[in-house]
Amino acid sequence: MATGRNHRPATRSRGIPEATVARLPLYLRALTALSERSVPTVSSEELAAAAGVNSAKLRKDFSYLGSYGTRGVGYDVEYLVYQISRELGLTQDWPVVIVGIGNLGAALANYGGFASRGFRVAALIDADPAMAGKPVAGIPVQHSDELEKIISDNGVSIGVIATPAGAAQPVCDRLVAAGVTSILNFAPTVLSVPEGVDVRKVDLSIELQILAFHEQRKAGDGGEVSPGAAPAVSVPADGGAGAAPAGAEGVGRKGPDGDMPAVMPA
Amino acid sequence: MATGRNHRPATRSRGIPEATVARLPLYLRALTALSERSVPTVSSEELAAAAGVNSAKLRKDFSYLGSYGTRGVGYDVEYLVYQISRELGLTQDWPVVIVGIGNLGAALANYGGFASRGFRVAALIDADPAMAGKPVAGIPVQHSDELEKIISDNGVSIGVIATPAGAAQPVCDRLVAAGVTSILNFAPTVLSVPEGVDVRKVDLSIELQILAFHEQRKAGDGGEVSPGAAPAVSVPADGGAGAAPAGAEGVGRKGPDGDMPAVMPA
DNA sequence: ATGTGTGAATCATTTCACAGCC
DNA sequence: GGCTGTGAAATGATTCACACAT
Repeated sequence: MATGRNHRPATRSRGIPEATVARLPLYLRALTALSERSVPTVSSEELAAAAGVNSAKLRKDFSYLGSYGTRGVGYDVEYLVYQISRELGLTQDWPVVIVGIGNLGAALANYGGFASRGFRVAALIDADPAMAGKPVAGIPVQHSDELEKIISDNGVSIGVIATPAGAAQPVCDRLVAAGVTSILNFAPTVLSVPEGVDVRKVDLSIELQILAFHEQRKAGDGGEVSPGAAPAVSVPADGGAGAAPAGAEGVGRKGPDGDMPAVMPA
Repeated sequence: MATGRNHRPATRSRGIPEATVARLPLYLRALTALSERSVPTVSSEELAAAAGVNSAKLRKDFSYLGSYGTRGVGYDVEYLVYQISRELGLTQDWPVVIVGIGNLGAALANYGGFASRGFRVAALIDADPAMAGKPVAGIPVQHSDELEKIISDNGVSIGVIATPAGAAQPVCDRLVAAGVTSILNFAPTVLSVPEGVDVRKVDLSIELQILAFHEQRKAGDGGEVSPGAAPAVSVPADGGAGAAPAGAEGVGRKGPDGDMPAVMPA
């Protein structure tokens, strides 16, 4: 209270909550869609609906960025797009390398969402010599021997690992040694990295297992919940992904001798 | 803790925190690895390290399941594997359908992690007639006209959407109408579903954007650092939990706060 | 009027620290 | 002695509700 005069809202965005950061891309996507339809302004209510969150949360999130918006009116779409992009660091270009060009790596390389934002696929790298030179998504695959040189020549700081689980840690080590400080890991392994390196993990099977848990609950576990069929559990609308740093998962286990699960043959 | 006394560990555990549920697959994976190496018991400390979390959290998590474990000794690996599997609903078989067999859908179909745990790919569905009959991961792709029949014939309750964004909502609607109550969505769209249907989202570009946010922060001080040079990134913000888990990272200095364009709302 | 911005309240999760059992 | 199990404290995130700017 007693805000006194406020010339500068809180330009000093010290420590934006992790949960908020995780939602910014969601807002950005919704805003981009509005922008394409030339919508000039939105209210927190409308934008929240488009992003799948509730308006109070959205307003609180924006307040951490410094509160751009006009009381009684709403938010200027273009301006917000810019502010959020800047906050996320998308006004600059981020060259990324994708290591492990199997189906998943190829899917990532082809994924339009990368290029459309500040990301640029600087190189595709695979350990299989047979892949070398073969173009995927218009980019020739390079052999992993070149990894260090590629990272260094392109000033890459973000790496995506889409290799089989067994190759993930060695690849990670090389990426980090070459200068990469942020890694998006699709392999079902817990990567260990030195201080200062950020790792985010996307694990397909972990998500399915979480769904199975809820699914099981719906089917009624002969206890308290009615064994019927639709005991309204959990609200769907929300983005879900949330801030959960979720971890690795995978479980694979094929042979008794440590054959690893394969995300992709690489 | 609402638990109070505990006579019946298992069935009694209603309301496991969502954050805990999200970590169970992680523990399960670590335990499975131990099981393969025939390790009979583990301490919370060891298991936590393998899963990339801290031991207090792990013990608290297990306490929600009913606390299997022996003081002064640790946890019986096999027993825990079973209990967690059961809690997650993995002791039963979950037929899943994957809709949208592009690179991503193919990667998912080939993903070993599915089959190895209670999940079974019951069918691959694609809207492209040219794909029909073509085998992917040994399973023939079926045309989407068959969607409803497939869901119903196989008793599928979990669906995976790997279609382009534009097709996601219509596919979702059909899945739900046909009886699917849990959806794993890879398309970059907010799906709207009726009450009682669970949706989890995996979004590749959102993860990258979150990384970019943190990456930007690291480059705080004197401008861009050339990766080729000296990465010497710094100050450990907090020793914290051993093996760096994904997620929060030390903040460090406030980054740039540019105010480039002069676009202003109102 | 209208809808943002934000303290304060509520709810969830993590961490601490130690009692209790092996 | 060692290690689990768990109240209690601390921290973090969400929701409420309303003052206030436009």
